[in-house]
Amino acid sequence: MKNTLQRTILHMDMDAFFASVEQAANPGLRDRAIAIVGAGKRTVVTTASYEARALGIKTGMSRFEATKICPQLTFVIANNRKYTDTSVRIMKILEEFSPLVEPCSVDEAFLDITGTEKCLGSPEQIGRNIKTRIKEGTGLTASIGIGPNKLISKLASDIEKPDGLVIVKEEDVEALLKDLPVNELCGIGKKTTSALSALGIHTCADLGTYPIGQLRAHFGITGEQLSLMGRGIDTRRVMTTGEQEPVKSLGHSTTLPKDVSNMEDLARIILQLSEAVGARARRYNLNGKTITITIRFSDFRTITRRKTISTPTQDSHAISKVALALMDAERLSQPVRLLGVSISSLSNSDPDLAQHGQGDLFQDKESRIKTDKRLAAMDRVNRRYGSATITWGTLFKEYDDSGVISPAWRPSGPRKIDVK
DNA sequence: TCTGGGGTCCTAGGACCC
DNA sequence: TCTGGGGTCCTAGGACCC
Repeated sequence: MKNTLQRTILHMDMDAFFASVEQAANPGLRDRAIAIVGAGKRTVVTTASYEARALGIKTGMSRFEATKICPQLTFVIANNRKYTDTSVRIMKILEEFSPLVEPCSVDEAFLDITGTEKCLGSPEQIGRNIKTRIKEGTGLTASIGIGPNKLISKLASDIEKPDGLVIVKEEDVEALLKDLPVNELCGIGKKTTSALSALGIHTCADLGTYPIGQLRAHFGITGEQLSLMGRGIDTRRVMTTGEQEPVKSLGHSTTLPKDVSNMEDLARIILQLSEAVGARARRYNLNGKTITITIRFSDFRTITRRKTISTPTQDSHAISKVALALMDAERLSQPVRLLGVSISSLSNSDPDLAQHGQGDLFQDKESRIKTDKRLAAMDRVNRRYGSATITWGTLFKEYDDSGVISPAWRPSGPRKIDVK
């Protein structure tokens, strides 16, 4: 039935990407337990090599915790440029195999390879060829899953990791899902897993056969989605960068080297974050109507405060003005651990520019504007909090992007965040 | 001397309008 | 002479992903 809708989707997932890049570049790190971390003090493991994983090191662990578990662990400070350059090369390789490539993070992509048999061979052959080309081009291994949709191909790429190649045919989906724990599905996390568990739902088969009305009663719209997932149904298309929905929000946040109570210091950070957000908005010609600040306190309690303004803006000064007002309105009863500024309800006057990241061409003009805005922002905060609060020396010192690049980085478009 | 940073989507309540 | 009610915008928080 519905043969015309039958598709073949391939999911490519690099193995321990950041760690593997480092090991490939530095033979001294090969076969060793290494963890990629940021340069700052309060950093976490972004990627652990397979050797480190075998010793219990996991993504998200603090450096402190990782050292406790594994004193011999080698920490490598992230070299973002290396990872993004490698990512771009990998995505180019994928484009040799299908025009329909959807990069979904710095090290993952979906390919629609439907109907490629005639020129490129069977799905299995394509999978092998992609792995070979990536290995030749970068020295790295990738795991590949192939299935009738995104959900199943993503699942499949995880089955034989690292260096895996797993093909799941439509007729094998049911058997694959039968005893599979629900948390293996992309989109079902910790909370949903325990909520499902409370209903006696543990496997995908449990989920797929559970009365949909009851799922809807418990989870709302998500309940219907969950039911489909339990049955391995997923109708999402593979969308190239150009076809993707425009970006919906854009922001920066930073965990401070140590908790801060001083309002002048916090104001300075807000300014720096606002400038970073404004600069990126201008580069991609996006204007935001809603400005949100995030404050995480020393006890990890996190609040957001937002304000919608009448005229969408990409002006750092305008963004910082609203952000500072939002922060001022809060009674900060505890020291602050993290600050963030973001804009949303985005609009843009030139869709082509925003979509395809051609704003990079305007860098010269950009830096001129940047200087003006910096001056204006400095003036403003100095007026507000007393003169000499901010000087050229102090502005842009604390917020220096010393962290690890977000895995959500994209090769093009507004999510392409500058790296050094 | 615990616990990053970039996002998306959903929910729920209140204001406001007709 | 208690409780209309749908639609839209706004705010805050939380789950989840890489």
